[in-house]
Amino acid sequence: MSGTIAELMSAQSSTNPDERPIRVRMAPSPTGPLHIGTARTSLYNYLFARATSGTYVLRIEDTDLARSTPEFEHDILDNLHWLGITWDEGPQAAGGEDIGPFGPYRQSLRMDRYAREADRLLQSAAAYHCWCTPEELDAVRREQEAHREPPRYNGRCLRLTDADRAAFEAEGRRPAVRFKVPPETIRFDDLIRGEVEFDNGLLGDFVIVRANGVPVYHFTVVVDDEQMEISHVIRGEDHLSNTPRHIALIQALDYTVPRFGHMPLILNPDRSKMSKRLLQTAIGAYREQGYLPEAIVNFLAFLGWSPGTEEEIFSLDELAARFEIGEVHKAGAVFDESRLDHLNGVYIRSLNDADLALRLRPLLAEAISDATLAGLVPLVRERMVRLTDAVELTGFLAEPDDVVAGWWDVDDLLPKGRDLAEVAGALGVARDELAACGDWSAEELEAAARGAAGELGWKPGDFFRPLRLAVTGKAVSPPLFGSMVLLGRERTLARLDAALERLRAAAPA
RNA sequence: GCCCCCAUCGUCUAGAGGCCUAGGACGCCACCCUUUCAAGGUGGAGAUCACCGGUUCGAAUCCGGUUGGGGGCGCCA
Repeated sequence: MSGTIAELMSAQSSTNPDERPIRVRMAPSPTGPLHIGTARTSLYNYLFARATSGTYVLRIEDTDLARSTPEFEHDILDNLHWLGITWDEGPQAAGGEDIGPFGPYRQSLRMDRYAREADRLLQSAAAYHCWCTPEELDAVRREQEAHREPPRYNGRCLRLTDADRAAFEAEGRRPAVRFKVPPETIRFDDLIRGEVEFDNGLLGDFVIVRANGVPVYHFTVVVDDEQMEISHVIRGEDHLSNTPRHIALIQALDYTVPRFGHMPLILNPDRSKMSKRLLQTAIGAYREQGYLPEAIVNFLAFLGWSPGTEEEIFSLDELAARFEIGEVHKAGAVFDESRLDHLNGVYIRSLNDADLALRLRPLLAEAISDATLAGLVPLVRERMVRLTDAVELTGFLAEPDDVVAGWWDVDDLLPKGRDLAEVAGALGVARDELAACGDWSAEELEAAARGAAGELGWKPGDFFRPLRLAVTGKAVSPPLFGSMVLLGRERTLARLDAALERLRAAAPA
């Protein structure tokens, strides 16, 4: 049954057409900070590269000179590193040197290549000069829309005479270069979507080099992917419809067609394409708010992929070991912030004391010493969704006594059914019992407070309420006695005394 | 308007013809634990698998259509 073997071989070769080594790339554009969507595309490419022992290339797509900035480039590379995503070729740091044999990895430094390849197309008449102005194109487009026709280039400059061309040149117009799209059916086998078919006869000829000489994205990707020997192009679904024009370009240039894989989009809660309007999209913003890179990676990985089991906590390494491009979903996935929050909490709780202290340190006031921080960690760990939650939780330690006292009102001290005098009495007893403790430890303080509550016939919860307010300034706080230990004997008693004074002043004589 | 893609609880998902009276997780509700809040534990509500037709002894799973949603149609990337 040689047919079976032949089928098997053709199936394999369709996965990896010419046995080229696997090389993937991410190609961010430094026209904004690292976006959630770019981060996920980068992650999937990274996972694919690691799962297949391929090479991962980073290329900076900075042909939009006006909007690209070094700051954005820095944000992108820095946050990618922060997420734990590394690459084998390309600039390792913003403005830093490239690594790898296919450089430069920055499109602004590759202009001569684009010009050369555009000339080849011009020479073979696969492309032509176009003198239409943006205004003229706009007018045509509006006309087409009015007639309910698909908006596409009308091919005017394809039919120009030499005299026309000379006239435009005489006017001082500079031509753009337009690719003449062959009217063919383009078919390809998408890694994620399977067979996809487009009719390029429906496409208008598109610009590949602007009148100012700067090449356009559709052209630069194709040239760069060929010259960097990219074997698999994994990108967002928004590029699916662009793929047939890329393939047409690849064929006209006599390049090798890579395998394509189009990932589902990340969606707003209303299921439209993720946007800054409805969602926070900058990775840096999540970082600043105290999301852990581990949680973001885990969350992003599951937005459009699942290992097929019920496990859901995975490190980057574990993801790389499990990842399978064919398992990636086709449907878009809504970005659910409450799920990210949950995962972040899980990761925070999994951190050991030293690690959590290290991550909290830069967020907390200097008034909180390293020793205090060490004691704080076990008290706050289970109470945080984001690292920045620790700021609120530890405010009672960072702020001076009078500020903390300003956080509450005398009325807040009263548990249900107790009046001012009762509370003043109870607080007084508690203060004295605590002061009498020989050892200022959470265990001893708790025993003393519970003893006092019992003797007075108070429920512990009610009894602790005014204490908590007086010491931490809030009705909700980390565990009370641990908090007292960290505050220290002196400051705790001072706050209790101050509270007593306020109570007595407010109580009717 | 044209082209393309998609469709399981509110959300992320499991499911590749019988194991599904559709499983897990987030969120929500209740209870337990408890010094507050969390965390943790237990339980609950929540999906006629978009709809309609096929194929089949049998369909969430295969096929066709419909509807709905999304993406693309730039001298943006």
